[in-house]
Amino acid sequence: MRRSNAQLQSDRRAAILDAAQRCFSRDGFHQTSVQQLCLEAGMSAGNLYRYFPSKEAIIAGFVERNRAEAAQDFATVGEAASFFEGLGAIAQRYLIERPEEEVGLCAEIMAESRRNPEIARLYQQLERDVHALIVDMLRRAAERGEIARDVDLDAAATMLMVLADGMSWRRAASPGFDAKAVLPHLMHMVHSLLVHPPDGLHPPDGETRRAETAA
Amino acid sequence: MRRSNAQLQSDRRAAILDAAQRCFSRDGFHQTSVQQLCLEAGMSAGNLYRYFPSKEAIIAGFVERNRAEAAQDFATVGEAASFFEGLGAIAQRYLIERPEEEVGLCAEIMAESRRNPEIARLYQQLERDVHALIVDMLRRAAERGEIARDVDLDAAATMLMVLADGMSWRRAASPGFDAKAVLPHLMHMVHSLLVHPPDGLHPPDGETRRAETAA
DNA sequence: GAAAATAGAATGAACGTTCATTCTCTTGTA
DNA sequence: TACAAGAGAATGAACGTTCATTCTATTTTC
Repeated sequence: MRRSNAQLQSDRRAAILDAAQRCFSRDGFHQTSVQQLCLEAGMSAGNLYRYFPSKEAIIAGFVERNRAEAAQDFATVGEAASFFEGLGAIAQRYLIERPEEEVGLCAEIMAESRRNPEIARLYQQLERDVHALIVDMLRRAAERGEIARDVDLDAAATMLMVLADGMSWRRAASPGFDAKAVLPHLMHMVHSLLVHPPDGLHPPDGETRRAETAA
Repeated sequence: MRRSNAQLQSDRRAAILDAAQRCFSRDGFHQTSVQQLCLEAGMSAGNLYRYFPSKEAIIAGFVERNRAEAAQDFATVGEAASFFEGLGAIAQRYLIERPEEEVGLCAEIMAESRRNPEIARLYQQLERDVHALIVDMLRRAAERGEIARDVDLDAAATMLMVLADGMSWRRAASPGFDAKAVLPHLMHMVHSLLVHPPDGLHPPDGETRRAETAA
């Protein structure tokens, strides 16, 4: 008697997600029809529904896959020799080298999470995970003296995520954006955030120090 | 013979855009049906089509309205006494006080511009306009000596937009995000970007200067 | 009373999903 | 080894619904 093949199931699910990534990133979730998706995946509609209970479940499938990948990336890349070296590698990987398609899909997920509660739940969990990973990374760096000891770890991690989001969006939305060119400026800002952080919570002494120091 | 009432036309268009803003921000472009839109606007479908030739034209209508508003905001707020004061006011206005609904709509527009060529065209024009306004603002500040004279105006303006995008997205996507709390950190980074910019284009001297200075 | 303004039913295409059916493989039995 | 039984894998047409848009009739306003 024939038995259910677990490997095949998993392969098919992955293949569907791959096809969906191409479709969704190109056309968006709600403008991609299930028929288009089937065409891209080389599979009939009926069969596709054997692997995912609904179109929405495919969307949710991404967020979970992305989470697994992000966690692994941080774990491996975070093992660099020095903190800023590791950070640079992550930046290179996530802000420069990540393919257009993934950036687009990420944009799509974020937009979707604003209105779909299930996606929102998954996406926010991913965010919390990434935030925790960054805080850990910063804590280790602070303990080793590579960044200031009085850095507000939580706020700093949030700022790094703000920067990453901003870079992603610029890449996704404006074709002329040269991520590589602005990266040094970004790293400069990050450096000042982590190595020379603002004292306490009051804003930096904007008016007193003037531009004479540079030039 | 009765003549078409231009004022009424303009009012109706504005009312439709207002209703659409609520709908689109809540449900997204493609999950908002024309019927829902009519309900929200208190208007029949047939009548709505007298004011916009298609649903897509309504989406496009936003980007143009936003552009007009952004330009005006920059023009008026940019007239502050000092540069950092003006920048703070813009940040307060755009990153903290902007209503959730507008942030959501902006997210929607950005996502849509990735795949709809007409929206992309309009959105990228808006971006270029804003970029030019920021560069002007920075140039005036550099001339007055409020920021370093050797700042790469173009890259700095781009970085400010990256930061703004990042903040907007964090607001839109994660409900626990406290924009007000991270703003001082952001301003600190901006200060270092503009007042103590990186020398030339090589990355900051990450490893040499250590955290001993702070603590 | 004529045209602008509005309403609401009508239209056909496209959607996500289901279902009866067929194909393909594994396995128990002779 | 040969083969039929049986179940997983896959198909693609069909379903009811919803969509953006158009058409026709009615009301309002000058």
